[in-house]
Amino acid sequence: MDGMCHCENELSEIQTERELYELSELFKVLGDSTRIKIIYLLFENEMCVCDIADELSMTQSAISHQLKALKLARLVKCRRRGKTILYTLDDSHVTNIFKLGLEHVRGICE
Amino acid sequence: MDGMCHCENELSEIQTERELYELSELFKVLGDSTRIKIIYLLFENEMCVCDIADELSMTQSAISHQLKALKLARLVKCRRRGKTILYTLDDSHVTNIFKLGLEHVRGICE
DNA sequence: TGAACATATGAATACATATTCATATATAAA
DNA sequence: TTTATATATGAATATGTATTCATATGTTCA
Repeated sequence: MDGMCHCENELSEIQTERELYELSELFKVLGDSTRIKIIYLLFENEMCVCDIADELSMTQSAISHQLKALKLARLVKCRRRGKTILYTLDDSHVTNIFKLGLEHVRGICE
Repeated sequence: MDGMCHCENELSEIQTERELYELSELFKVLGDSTRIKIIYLLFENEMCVCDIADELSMTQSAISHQLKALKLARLVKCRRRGKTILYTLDDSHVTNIFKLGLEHVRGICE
């Protein structure tokens, strides 16, 4: 064992329609440019809502709504520090899915 | 070299906003339960439009529209055989992204 | 307690999109 | 060529959703 994740999900193991539905819901959350930008920002830093809003030149409310969607999908998590709430990525899947998506978009590794 | 893909996409390499936008567009295409079901069917077989429609109990037109979206995103490709047109998955990224998404949905490998 | 600041949230609106319907295109067989 | 079959497609509709606006909640500090 080397500490890395070695889950082997065979696609044949998929049983339920529900599982496919939840998969599509996950990608739906990733399928918005504002949320993708937020995730990208969080790769680099733990950030509070207003800093994300500033960085993306969007309102605090819009960002807060999107963070809620990301949190519901367990893509980000948050902790309070005083008045501000700091957001980070939730787990490593986010990074890996993001990277694989990039490979596809860039059309490399065919 | 062992024939596997070893692309190392460092996230810091992302330069353009355009790249992030295209990434979100990719996930948007994956973020629909009909299209996810189509992709799932294509893991197992090369299939024609009407068979996919039958399998999902949907109209030929609806499936054709969704296949067009999948094709535009280079997630599926097709070839003609007589009157029918057979669809398959385009590249291996689809499988890997799908698997990683499943891991996340299942909440394992944390 | 009250003021200031940070974030969350419900409702409304504006925009995007999945499906349907009708029809066009393309191939094969008679 | 005509008919039958398979797929694609444009327009319309119905549904979903991102953002905005107004406001509520929660925290800190005076």
